[in-house]
Amino acid sequence: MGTTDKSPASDAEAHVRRLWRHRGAAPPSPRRGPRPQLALDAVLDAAVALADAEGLAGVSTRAVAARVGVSAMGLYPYVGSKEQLVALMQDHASVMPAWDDAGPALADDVEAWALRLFDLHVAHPWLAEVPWAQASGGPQEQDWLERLLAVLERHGIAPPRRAAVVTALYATVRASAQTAAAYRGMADGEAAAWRERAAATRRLVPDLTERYPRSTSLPPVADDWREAPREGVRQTVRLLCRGLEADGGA
Amino acid sequence: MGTTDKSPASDAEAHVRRLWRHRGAAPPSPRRGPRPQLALDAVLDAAVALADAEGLAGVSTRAVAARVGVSAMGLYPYVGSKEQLVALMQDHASVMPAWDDAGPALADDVEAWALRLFDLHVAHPWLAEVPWAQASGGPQEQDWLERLLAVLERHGIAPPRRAAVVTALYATVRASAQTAAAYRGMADGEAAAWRERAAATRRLVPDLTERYPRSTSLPPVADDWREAPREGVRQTVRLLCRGLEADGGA
DNA sequence: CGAAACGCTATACACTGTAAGGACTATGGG
DNA sequence: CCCATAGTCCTTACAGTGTATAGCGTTTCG
Repeated sequence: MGTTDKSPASDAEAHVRRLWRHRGAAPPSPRRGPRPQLALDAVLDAAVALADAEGLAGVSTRAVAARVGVSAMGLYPYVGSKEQLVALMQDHASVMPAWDDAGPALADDVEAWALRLFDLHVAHPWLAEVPWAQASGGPQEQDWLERLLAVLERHGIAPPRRAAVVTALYATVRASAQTAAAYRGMADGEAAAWRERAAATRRLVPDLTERYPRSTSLPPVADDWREAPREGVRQTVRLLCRGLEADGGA
Repeated sequence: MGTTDKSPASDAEAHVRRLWRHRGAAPPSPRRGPRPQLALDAVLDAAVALADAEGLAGVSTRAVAARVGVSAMGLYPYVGSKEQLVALMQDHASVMPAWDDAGPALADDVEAWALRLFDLHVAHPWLAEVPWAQASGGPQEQDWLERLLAVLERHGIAPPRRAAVVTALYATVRASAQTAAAYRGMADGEAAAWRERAAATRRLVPDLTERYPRSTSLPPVADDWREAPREGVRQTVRLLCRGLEADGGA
């Protein structure tokens, strides 16, 4: 019987082997047939570069195939499918840098983690485009999570209280990174369209400022707007940590 | 000269008119040509029902056109474009329910807001699929924001401290709703694929539990997992509010 | 040395959003 | 009143997507 069937089981297994190929899992393809003319890391480099430049929408199988000098279908032995490709891209782009913490204050350690994750998402804005639910499940993602859990543990946060903090932190970092990316793209015509809509709304809805006094009078993007999302992450971290320290263990 | 050009300005204007059609903005199309055989609200009802059933990916122009008994292109006079269609859908599905707050505790009022927004996102899981940055800009969205800001104001949270809380709350609610939706879809074959991947990872990466002791020993989804995301939202709200009350005004 | 498994290409299919052009219809200005 | 105009709605068509399939050529195993 053929050992290379396309059963969902072996498909999932091949994907996991590729994901964890640098952490002790052997990549698939038991030596047979012609030598692969590409390396998976090269493919992912190309795909990530493409996503950095044009967003996730610019990553089509044909586009990255062309970039590595291969026809569209030639990619499939390397990445399995489009969905698995973006999972591999996520992991490939999510390498966790090294830094010291073990400081006395919880807030400082959490802030260090959060700001580094934020910077990663700003460097690769498409990371926040891929839905929260379908995380890659790869090693780098696991590194980040484990690191945060270690910080919480070291500062004596009880296990049942950790989940909420983890969710809040990931969610806030991702959302802030997305607005930062939106700010960054404000030079394009995209900004003009946005301003156009805002102006039209004010023009066409007469009682807008009376009906929404608070939301329409929000600071209309101050001078330091480029740094605002990053600063927002810092504030949220401090808020959360202050909340954690406010009660002993409820 | 023709007044109905496709200039970006009038395109944006038509879109805003449609978005705010129930709040004093006149919808486009000054009486000319044959009477429209559809109502925009009917179109949006169909589109929202489709998204509820099959997710945002199931919403194609042809699919919703077929559902309202019209050819694919027949939709365009009503919705403008696909992007504008999903903006209209967002707003159409985001009607804010009525409830009383004005309680003495900040946490209770914020929790009421957050849980209602959470329930909305659980009822329409695709709401969390549409990227954070491209909010609809519609009236219902504005309602939600204004309401939260009113709560914060009434409890004396200073304006510069509001932005971070707002971001954290929206982000957490959306993320929690997405995991809730993922749990909900756990009966399908999607769950089997997920379990398959997890099993493969444990099998193929030998030192997984030693390398990631904390993240691999997380509670493997307890009995009350259906309610876990909602409970997580409540915990996060209390955490944030405790943090807000812990300092007078830093 | 076959033969089976693989890398890679080319072709093809179903599906997407929407541009283009035509048939028909109600309305505004003359 | 009449007709140009601005609408709705149709069919057709195009560029682009992910990927199934078939074939060719190459490498390694039995």
